[in-house]
Amino acid sequence: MQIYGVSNNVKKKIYFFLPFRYRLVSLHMRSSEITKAKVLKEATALFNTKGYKSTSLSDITEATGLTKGAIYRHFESKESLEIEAFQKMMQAIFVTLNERIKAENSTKDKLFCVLDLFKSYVTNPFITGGCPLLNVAVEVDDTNWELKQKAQQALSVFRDSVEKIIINGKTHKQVRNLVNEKLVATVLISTLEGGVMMSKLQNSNADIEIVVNHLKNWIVSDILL
Amino acid sequence: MQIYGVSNNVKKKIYFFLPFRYRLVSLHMRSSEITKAKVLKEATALFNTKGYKSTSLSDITEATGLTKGAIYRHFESKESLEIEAFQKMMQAIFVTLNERIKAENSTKDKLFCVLDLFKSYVTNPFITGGCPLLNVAVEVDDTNWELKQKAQQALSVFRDSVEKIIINGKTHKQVRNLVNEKLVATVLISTLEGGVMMSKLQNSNADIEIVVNHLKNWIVSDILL
DNA sequence: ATAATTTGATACCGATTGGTATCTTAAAAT
DNA sequence: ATTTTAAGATACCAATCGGTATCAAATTAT
Repeated sequence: MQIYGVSNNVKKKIYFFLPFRYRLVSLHMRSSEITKAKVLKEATALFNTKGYKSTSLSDITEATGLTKGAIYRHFESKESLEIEAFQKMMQAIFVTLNERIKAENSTKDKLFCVLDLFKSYVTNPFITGGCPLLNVAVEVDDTNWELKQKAQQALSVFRDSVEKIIINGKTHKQVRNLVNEKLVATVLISTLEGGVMMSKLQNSNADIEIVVNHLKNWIVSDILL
Repeated sequence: MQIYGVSNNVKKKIYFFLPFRYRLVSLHMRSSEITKAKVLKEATALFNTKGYKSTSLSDITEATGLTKGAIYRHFESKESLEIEAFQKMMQAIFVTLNERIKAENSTKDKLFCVLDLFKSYVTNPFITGGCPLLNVAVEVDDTNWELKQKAQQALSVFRDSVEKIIINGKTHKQVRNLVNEKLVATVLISTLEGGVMMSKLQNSNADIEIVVNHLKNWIVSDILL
């Protein structure tokens, strides 16, 4: 009856033949958690490419090989699945971005991490469909209140990250004192989001690369000491 | 049978009591043209706020007071209505933008027209829902091939307008010769679109104003002679 | 004024939407 | 190994989706 390959007798067989590191992943995860993760993964990709409203539950059942019954066991509604998927995407992005920022020492390299993240939306899409924040911000209206709220929060996190880099840069004498961190954050993010939009529309890396290069020059010549 | 108020006996009454200038509008327009214009107007507003896919035909019938039969008399499909509505919006925008650009003499003021247009998407929305190009660019994927194509063309028109201003500025010794017009166009448009996105998400004019001010400073200090 | 044509309302179509109740089966706890 | 619990497949639901055939009424042409 169960179609999903890891849930019945087949599971043990797979365990037996798979390398240890893969077994680890499955062993500490209960099978229901595997299912939920799979739904989130596929839904995430679909929402970010087709759009949230335009992705139907049958799109998700098709992509996961699961049935509606299985999905509604883990998510109380399509809306809550949308929200969880968006949150999961943004959290993953923020975690890796923070890691990269912390790994760099100079203000310049920290800021460049942010630029490279947006560039990677287009050039090296670890997530298909471009920037999840941009996609949600444009799709959402006042009828999707909760999702809009989450997008607002995500934008704040982005902005705060950039502002924090600038402020720290000032205390470490790497950023000019006259620089307005809020302005820098706003200009950086808006330019990058616009660049992602243009590149995605044109199916080309050209625009995001132009934009990132320009911002790097701007940072070096107008922001840094 | 006809509900739409200008189509039956009521029409004559309205004509009789309305000032001449309003009669003119109705007189040179056939009633079917009035209907089609009404559908386009309402559909335009709905598409640009709720999204194209998320706007149903019943949303449009509700907004217009017409029936599906009436709508499908003028548009062969919902998709073609989407395309016509988008084209109509963009054409209106380009016409007014060109008028304003032509009305200005200096390169600076011509460029500022572009900035003010994007600012007006948020601060003085002659069209509700933000920038139609941004909205379509983000919503559309490869399944909406024709609409995507139209959005690509619209972006090209925007880009060409800006580049033309820069090139003319060079010949009139108002723009530095080293300035790369393609870069300027790309950076301006991406920053403005991102600013519109951020302001719309935050329900605030702050971001677009920061962005426009910054771009004005950039133009004055780095682009113009 | 009459005839020809266009317009738009009505009533329908099959397909698909998000969502749910049920029941078997698989996993977890004992 | 057996019981208990939870997961997931099936089959359904009403509502809505885009789209169409039909026909009366309104507009246009004569």
